[in-house]
Amino acid sequence: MIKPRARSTKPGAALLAWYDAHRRELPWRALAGEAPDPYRVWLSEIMLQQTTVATVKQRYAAFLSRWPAIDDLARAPLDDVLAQWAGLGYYARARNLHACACAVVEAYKGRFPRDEAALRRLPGVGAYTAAAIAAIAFDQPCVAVDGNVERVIARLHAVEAPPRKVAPLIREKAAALMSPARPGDSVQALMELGALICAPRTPDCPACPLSPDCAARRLGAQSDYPAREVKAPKPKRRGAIFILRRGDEALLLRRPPRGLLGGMNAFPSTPLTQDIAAAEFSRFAPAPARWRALEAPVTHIFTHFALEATVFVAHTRGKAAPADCRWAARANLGKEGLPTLMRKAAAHAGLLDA
DNA sequence: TAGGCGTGGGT
DNA sequence: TACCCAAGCCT
Repeated sequence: MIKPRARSTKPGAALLAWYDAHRRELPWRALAGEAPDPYRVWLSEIMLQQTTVATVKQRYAAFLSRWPAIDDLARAPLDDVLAQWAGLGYYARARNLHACACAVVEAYKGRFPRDEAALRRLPGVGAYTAAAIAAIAFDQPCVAVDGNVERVIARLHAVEAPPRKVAPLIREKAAALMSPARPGDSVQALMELGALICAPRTPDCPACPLSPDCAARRLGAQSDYPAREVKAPKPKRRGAIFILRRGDEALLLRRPPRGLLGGMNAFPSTPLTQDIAAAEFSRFAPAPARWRALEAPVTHIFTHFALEATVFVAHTRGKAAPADCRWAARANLGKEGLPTLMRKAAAHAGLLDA
């Protein structure tokens, strides 16, 4: 039996001390001792949902510069927000971001509520984000459990079940590490530890302030935690994307209202959530024309399926756009806010740089 | 409640 | 190549 290494401070205090010494400076993070801006905290939390810090770093400044305060964002057309979001994925976030800004302006005069329950009712704000905003922006004793926290706690206590199956336990153990005097820093410290030290693949245990207390490390089994969820196999689907050109200056675009790529500009296509046999492609063309299939298909991996899309190109002289479609100037294609799959198709057809 | 919902980087 | 993973939310 290996005993925990003796220590003179409690784990929560050790965690905070580590955070004070090693915290990153991030564009959305207030400097030590400065008051955070709730709008910036909220904006960053939405962008960071299932998205890496490195990616958000590249995109956050442009958002903040374009819409420096929540009133600016609420006044902006939704289309502008979606175009600015293009390429970031999970586009419901952008629709909810705009809806949330409007809600805060209308219901709260542009000031975010401080209450976790009230935050939780805002569009796009779930259990994690509500707790994170309450703790980080308003220093309230709320426990925000994200993937980092799940991993840290699962290792610290050698939790055998997948974290989502034992959420109350994870939350309770995370709460035990919070310092009542500094809830916001405690929450960020847990996440920072998961991001910098207690990493998914190769945790840097010698540098970890919690290693004397870590059950997984005592077992020498850090990589066994957290327990993996069983996941469904990712199906492969085939489909077609139709790029209709009018003369040399216009392209046909449509906009799926919801669901996959909802709200985003797109070329007409087969229903991408279905596997369509090649023989059926022509049924889904947006207009009769001499459709020519490009040589190799475009491939794209979504969260829950892999797509192999044949890109068809045709020219038309017709002025009228088919139902649900519109003509967009080719010169503006780069500003239309195309999701990545559609950018790939456009690049494949020589209409955009890859 | 489990599945739908993007994307890019790492191994 | 084929996974895994990232400061999740919604229905």
